[in-house]
Amino acid sequence: MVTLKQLAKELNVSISTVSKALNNSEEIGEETIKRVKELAALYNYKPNKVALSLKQNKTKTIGVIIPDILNYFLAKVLFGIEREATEHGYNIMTCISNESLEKEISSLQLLANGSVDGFILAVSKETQVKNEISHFVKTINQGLPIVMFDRVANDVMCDKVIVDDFDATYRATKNLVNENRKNIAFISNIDDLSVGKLREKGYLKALSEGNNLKPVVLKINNPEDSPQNIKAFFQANKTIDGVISADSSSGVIAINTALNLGYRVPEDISVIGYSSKSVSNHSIPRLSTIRQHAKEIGANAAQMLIKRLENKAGEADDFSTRIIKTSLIKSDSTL
Amino acid sequence: MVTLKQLAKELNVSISTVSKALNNSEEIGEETIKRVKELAALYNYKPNKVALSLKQNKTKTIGVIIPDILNYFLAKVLFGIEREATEHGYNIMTCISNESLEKEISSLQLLANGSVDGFILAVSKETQVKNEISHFVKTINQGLPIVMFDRVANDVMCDKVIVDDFDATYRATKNLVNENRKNIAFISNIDDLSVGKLREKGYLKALSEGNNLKPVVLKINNPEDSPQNIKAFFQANKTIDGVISADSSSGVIAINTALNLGYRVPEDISVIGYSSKSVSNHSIPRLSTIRQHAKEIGANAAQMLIKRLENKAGEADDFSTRIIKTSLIKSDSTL
DNA sequence: GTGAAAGCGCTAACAG
DNA sequence: CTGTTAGCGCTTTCAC
Repeated sequence: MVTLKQLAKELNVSISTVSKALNNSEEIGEETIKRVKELAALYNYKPNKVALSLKQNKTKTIGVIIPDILNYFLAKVLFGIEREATEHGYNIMTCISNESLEKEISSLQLLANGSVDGFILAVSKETQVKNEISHFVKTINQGLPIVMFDRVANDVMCDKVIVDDFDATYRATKNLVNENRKNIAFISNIDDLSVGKLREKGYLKALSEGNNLKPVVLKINNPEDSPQNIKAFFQANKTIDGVISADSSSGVIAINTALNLGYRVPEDISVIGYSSKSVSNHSIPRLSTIRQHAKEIGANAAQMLIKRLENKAGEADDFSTRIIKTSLIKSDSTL
Repeated sequence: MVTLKQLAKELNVSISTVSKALNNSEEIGEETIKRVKELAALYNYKPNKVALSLKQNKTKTIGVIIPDILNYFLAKVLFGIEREATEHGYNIMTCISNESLEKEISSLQLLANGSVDGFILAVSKETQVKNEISHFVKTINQGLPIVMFDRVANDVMCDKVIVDDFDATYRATKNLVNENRKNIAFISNIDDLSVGKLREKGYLKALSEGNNLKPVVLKINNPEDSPQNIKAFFQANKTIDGVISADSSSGVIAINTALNLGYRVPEDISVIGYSSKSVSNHSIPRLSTIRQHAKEIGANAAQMLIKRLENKAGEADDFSTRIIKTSLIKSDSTL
């Protein structure tokens, strides 16, 4: 990499002249500016990012901590973050916490040494189960703002972007109730997560408002066992005529299992899930889904963080929570 | 963040003493080392990463450019890269090229300003179609090594990690031939990619060795149309009794479509695809798959890059290509 | 055993 | 209009 020093030497001017010329300073003569810029272009000069970061005490880099990159929803949020960040001239450093509290802490510490200006993260499963928040608080006290999305720690004072999980599941369940379904089941492999619990609550609320509707709930511990668990569940509860799936795969698996057992979908069983568009293609009929607008969630999180980073004034504790509304997309697995 | 300067001041010693003490220098007295370390621990001192990078002229950061983060295979490779990098004390900066040449170039340039020590990437679709490689060569000439994985540019001299696409598809097809299938189809929505072409070649080779077997190929341009396209394809080719799918979703969609049309799987139609374990759960019977060991691919790529970065000597052009062998996992969609 | 000083690449206040 | 200087945080050589 060419440095200012080298350009200065070759041009027989001082380093600061070169620097100013490249930054279009008023102080420098037109002719000099031209000469400097030409040489810089020739050598493909680019200011050293590290030196700039050191000088200006900010890195224009965002640390992103994702619990699971193989989760389609989380990956899509990352996509949204990356795009928004790039648009604003920020890079992202990605760490994967693997749903582990320890990795989450170490990732936070690893990047809190000047590598990044702030964090965007979704809380790991273990962290939620243990209800641990001190590492977040510590990071914020060090002066590094955090924006949490989807799975948030309520007790941490920071900006947040969440989904209307409760309402969305409530409305989806209502939808099945209105189809006159009498035995609506709830299937989830994310019972440990805050969002999983919210979704279950939405389901329960809708049932409680129905006419003598009883909850039937299947909680799957290991997603790999979903097909077997769901099959056994259907066999043990033969009158199920509706399914709300809280995670990204149980919905299509429920449809395929129902078909396999000889039910007609949606005539005999109606299904709504939280899958993405592409996964909803994995069953015939296509799964009716609750779309979370993951990219928007990511974009909003990035916007909030960048705004905070660039507003020196806004250091106040005026933290806000944005709720990104889901959409219920009815395909062919509902009436 | 606490700095050496602040510690030095508080301890009434010089900055260099503090620095040496923290690095366990022989030069410093035991007593001093102890005092320094205690205060450092108290203030949770961490050396500023940016300053270190500037001083040592390396960032311990790897730039990763992924064409599509929503592709399960690519996301899994990223996972492998992240894990391996973290283990070796490296961070990763992730850019998503979105299959666009322009974004790929800008990502490369953006990070080639001292932000990263080297790159790991899979070539974007547009780049492969246009067969453009100058931006890679330029980056390498700037002194930033590149490791390519999966979709590689053959003409670029660099380390590579690839999958045995040709062989794997050849063997999978042979498998169906040995089941005595007479009309084996090939379905792909990745015809643009180098790996897509290799897979097709493997399929064609296996057929050519069979007894009067004729290729039947469906190329899908827009993955969103897969269900309709595959259905129409089956209806137009009623004697299909075997399917090789080159991408990550056509396999399960083919099974679901076949069932929907009244075929039995695997009795009437046998299917093998390139899906991941979780997607293979999206059909009953489960899809028999060719597993690519994405995490290993990522880990290998990271190892190769880090080795090159840390071997000052190995600047030679002794570039190597590692081939990660796939495994054929027979589930229930084959005999 | 400890400290002063230089330097990584850059910007900016201040001199000239 | 251009140059000198200091300093961001750190390591390291060289004096003391």
